[in-house]
Amino acid sequence: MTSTEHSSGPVLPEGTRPTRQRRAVVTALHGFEDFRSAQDIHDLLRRSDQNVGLSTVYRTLQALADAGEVDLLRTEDGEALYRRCSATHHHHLVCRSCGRTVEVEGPAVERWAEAVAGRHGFSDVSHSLEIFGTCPDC
Amino acid sequence: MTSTEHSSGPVLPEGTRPTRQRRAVVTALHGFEDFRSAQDIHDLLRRSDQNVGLSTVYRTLQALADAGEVDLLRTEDGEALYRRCSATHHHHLVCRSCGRTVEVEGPAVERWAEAVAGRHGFSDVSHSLEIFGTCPDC
DNA sequence: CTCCCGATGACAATGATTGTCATGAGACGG
DNA sequence: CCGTCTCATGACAATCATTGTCATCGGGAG
Repeated sequence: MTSTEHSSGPVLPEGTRPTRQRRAVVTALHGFEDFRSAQDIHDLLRRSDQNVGLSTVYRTLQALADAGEVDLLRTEDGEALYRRCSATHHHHLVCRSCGRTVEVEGPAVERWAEAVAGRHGFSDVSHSLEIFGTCPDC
Repeated sequence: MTSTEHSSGPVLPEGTRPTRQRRAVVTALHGFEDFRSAQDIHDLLRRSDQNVGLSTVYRTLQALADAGEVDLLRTEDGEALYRRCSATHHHHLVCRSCGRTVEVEGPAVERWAEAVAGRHGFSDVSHSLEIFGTCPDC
């Protein structure tokens, strides 16, 4: 999809109640550009007097990730990090030292992954792709 | 494939002592094709009467991964999996339920990643790409 | 307004991974 | 072969992100 509007940010998934807590998490996601852990976001909320239980933060972030409303990536030591993202499917170019992140798209890669998986009879295909490097400022 | 010999398998990193335990881990890595967790490998050794402490298994696998002697990947829920790997750069198509793994190559993807990174001024580029799906047998 | 059912949160539980530290065993000079 | 020095080991505890539990809460349909 080549739509031009993709900066509305994360939205609560359908069929869920727009509670104070979920709104708070969604709002918090607008406060930063880089990837943060669930615990970071929990602290963030706590500091801005938004009291949201840690479990709820985890549940909300998972729901958002499942709905494709936020990006989820794993650090090298397996910790889950979240970040608001544009609506289209994309990957990330991440700076190893400063964490700066650039969203990149690669329709050809998507097709390639699908094709490779299909060729081997795999179904229900997903993929993860991150590019790491050192950004010009570092 | 530019190299015909790539089955020598993992080798103990330089500067480490070739102890019975480390040799056992390295040998165990030859016993399977798919990705296994450190705990799986620990069980494997235990069943073949090779008693190696769990900490040692973890330490050895980490050392091997650091030295590039084994592939390390993270499942979608963050668990670390290890596997001996061929010498050439490649990616993996992994079955979500049985763990069956197919090594795949994608020269085009490599070039794409390099190009994208370069376009944004990033240097010292690496990338991670895994494809997940359900294999025909599952 | 009331009731129902999903949502919440304090807390416990899980589970992979890492730290600790006393003991064990390679390597090497003598 | 022997002592010794140092790194490696392993049983165990500790950590820490994440998930489960369950009594309670509150959104919103009727």
